[in-house]
Amino acid sequence: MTELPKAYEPTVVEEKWQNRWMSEGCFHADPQSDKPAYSIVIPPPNVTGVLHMGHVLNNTIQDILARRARQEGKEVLWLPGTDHAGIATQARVEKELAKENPPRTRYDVGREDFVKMVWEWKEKHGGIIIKQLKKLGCSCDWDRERFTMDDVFAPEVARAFAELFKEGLIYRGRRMVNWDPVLRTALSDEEVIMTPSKSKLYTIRYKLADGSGQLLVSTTRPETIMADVAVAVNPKDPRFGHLIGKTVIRPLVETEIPIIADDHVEIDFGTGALKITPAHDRTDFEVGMKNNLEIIDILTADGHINCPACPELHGLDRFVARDKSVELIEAKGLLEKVEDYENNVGISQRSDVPIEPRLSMQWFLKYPCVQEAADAVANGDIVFRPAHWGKTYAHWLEGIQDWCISRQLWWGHRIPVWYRKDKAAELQEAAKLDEADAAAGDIYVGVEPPADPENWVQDEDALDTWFSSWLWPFATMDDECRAKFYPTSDLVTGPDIIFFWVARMIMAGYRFADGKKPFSNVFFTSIVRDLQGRKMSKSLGNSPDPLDLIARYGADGLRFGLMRIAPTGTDVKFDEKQIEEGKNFANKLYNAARFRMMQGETGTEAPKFTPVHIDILSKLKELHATVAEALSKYEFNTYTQSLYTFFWSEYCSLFLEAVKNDLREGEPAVKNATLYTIDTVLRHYLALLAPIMPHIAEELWQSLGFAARNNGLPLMSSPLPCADSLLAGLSDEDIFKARALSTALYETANRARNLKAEYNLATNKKVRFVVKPGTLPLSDDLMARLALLAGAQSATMDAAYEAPKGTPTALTPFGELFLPLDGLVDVDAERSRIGKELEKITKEIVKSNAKLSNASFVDRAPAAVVDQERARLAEWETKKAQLEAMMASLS
RNA sequence: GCACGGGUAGCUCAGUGGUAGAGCGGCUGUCUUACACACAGUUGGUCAGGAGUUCGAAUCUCUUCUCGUGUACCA
Repeated sequence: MTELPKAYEPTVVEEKWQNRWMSEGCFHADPQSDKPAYSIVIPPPNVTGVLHMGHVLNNTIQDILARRARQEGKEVLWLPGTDHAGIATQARVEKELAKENPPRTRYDVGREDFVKMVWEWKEKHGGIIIKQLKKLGCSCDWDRERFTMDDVFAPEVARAFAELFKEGLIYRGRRMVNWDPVLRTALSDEEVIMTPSKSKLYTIRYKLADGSGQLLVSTTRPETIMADVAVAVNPKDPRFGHLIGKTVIRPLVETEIPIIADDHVEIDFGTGALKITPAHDRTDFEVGMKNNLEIIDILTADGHINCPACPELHGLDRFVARDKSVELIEAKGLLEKVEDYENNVGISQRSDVPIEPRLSMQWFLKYPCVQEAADAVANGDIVFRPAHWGKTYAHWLEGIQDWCISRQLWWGHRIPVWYRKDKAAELQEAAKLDEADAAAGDIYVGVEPPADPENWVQDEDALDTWFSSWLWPFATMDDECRAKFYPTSDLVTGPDIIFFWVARMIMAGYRFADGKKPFSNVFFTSIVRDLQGRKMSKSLGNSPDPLDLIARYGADGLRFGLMRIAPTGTDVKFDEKQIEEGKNFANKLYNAARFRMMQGETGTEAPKFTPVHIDILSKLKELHATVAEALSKYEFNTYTQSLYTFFWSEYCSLFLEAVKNDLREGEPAVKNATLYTIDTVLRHYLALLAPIMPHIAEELWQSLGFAARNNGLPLMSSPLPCADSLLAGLSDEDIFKARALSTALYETANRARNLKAEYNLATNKKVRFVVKPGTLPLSDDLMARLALLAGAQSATMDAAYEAPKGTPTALTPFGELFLPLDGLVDVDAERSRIGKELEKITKEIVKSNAKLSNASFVDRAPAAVVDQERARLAEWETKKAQLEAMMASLS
């Protein structure tokens, strides 16, 4: 007998197999293979990132898909890598600089040296997450790991830029953008989060220049009054028609500004008059352009007031200046009122501060292939799961705006545009630059720097990180790889990046990869929340550390526990209890295998199968089908749940408990059948389990000797055992009969246990049962198993049994079941028990009768349903008669 | 405002027209020779409220409430 510890210890086992798989190249994808291809590209985590629960969910799903595809005989590429994450990574290194003594900024270091420092940081600390993904057991082809700024990827980014520029889709212009005053860079619309905020609405008196009165103007931003160039009213507003064309005095840095008419002003809102500040508001900018108004910019890049004409405010932070400006206005007696007000403020996703609408010179992209991208999802060429994300996607594409792709950062892909040195200053200020300027030879756009670099100056800006990520599915592959594995099969990602990444990848795919879609299916995962339903975040401290969870529960336990509760289509509330269950399940598996190992080899006699053997093998066959269907429909919780129920309930609690005696004292032929069945179930089951719990499946596969029987092939590299071979020699009728008998056995055993419990007999109390058989063909085999399952000394058939008065009994599928207690029954307690049961049954009978006497039910419901109801009623009535007889026998 | 997704047992979730389910938790027993990370039993639900369709509704329709997400915005 093998001596093994009683509890499963995942840590050592998991690391062992991760190393073995990698050293044996099990994850390697061969582009030369004849097998059909299956491919996934990982959503590249930030190179600064550490593993969080979202990654665990996401990558476990990908791993399940990849491992299952390998078992199905496909050549699998799961391509890993990391994203350079411009802002996050640059900020990370800037933080290090700030910690120095004396503290430094990137400007102190200079661009070239700073970028060098970031690379050094990346080499040293970056990519921790890759190691963490390995600990989770991810079967990525690690030899193909890519980085969005590596030598293979970076040129593709520049090439994409150059092509789109040439096509006229990329241009440079001075436009209103979302400006982050902390990071001092432009951001895309997607990086701005509109957040309801409590603020104040100030109503201010703008005096008419001719002294004939005043105009009340409401604003939330009094600190920008110095930049007002007009006040606008709606031309249809009867209150103000006569004022249009007059002028008012701007309350700060006093000067006359015109009252203009513009449809944009809502008559009903506030006072009906709107101050126009083109430099600091998007819609005001448009109004300004329409009316040819001046643009007065009074904010610096880092959000301070730049207005020497107003010395009280000049140099102040924008929020300090807000309060101060109100004081100034109040001092002038121009403040009408202040009200609490809730409005939406755009907050920078990156730095968490309110963004500033700011006029600046940036690069923009008109998205390519928008129509193809929209059609692909609409017509099912690319399938979204859950499908409702298609609506969100379509809606975004409909209202799509040009993408601001330039960032005032140093870490990232520098914009591959060079200006002719002698005209550089002039070109930098040009209102618009596009392919015409390149044709004229004034600017150069290309993957390689110009041949005579001394005559050129490169653009200072870097590209938005997503401008590289959108190329990920194909730019990560070389030609050979692409020929085999592109388009990829599945993409697994969170719905939070549907616009940032998914939509843009689809467009890039059609534009750059021979018009081919980048993937066929997109599976949007749930978002992992805490038990209060809050998103997990560092600042809330509600995000458990997956590595800690792995240390305590094992990677398999974590994977299984999380997948079991991850619903499709909604968010998942994370509960550590679930992970504990995953670990417990691993322990259950381990012990079930250990049990097998204690039994020794199968003998040579021809196995003799009994109903319970056939039953479990048939359920195993069903499990094959359930798993296949669940995975093909991406229903991972169904997959996980069916694995759990089969093993714990069907196999361990029912089957194993029913056959234990075969192993101890059964006749050799039955013992062989049992050992054969156990081995078959375990072998198939471990293969079905392997995609989600790869480590323990592999470990048990080895220790149970399945690998040895298969030329030492690890489970990882073995094809899925064929379900058709199960029960090959048996007819459907044989199987049906065996299952019916087994079901009856298990149900009878339950009743028997209930009886024992009702009479307060301990589970292990060795009682005897007598069965007065009904219609089922019972056998000694079944009776022996019943005794074992019910924890009884014996269970015997006796058609002529005369139960002593008051003998506990129950109606079972086997017939009448008696538990002779030799006069130990408390008659009163028994009577009350039976009374309660009778009450319950009578209610059911009344309900059932009512239903069956309803003519419309009998006429219109399907016959099968009506028959079912009749059978049910008959059963209740038999039981009732029996209970009444028992009751009578008690008195 | 508009759109989408939820609301089922104390908790986390299954369940898309035919007797309301699982796991955990609670409560009772049991260290029964694979597993106390276990076993056996048991307790928990007007399926958010209302109306409708139907012989029959957790399930389909409408509506209200409520939570969440996305999106558009007027200072």
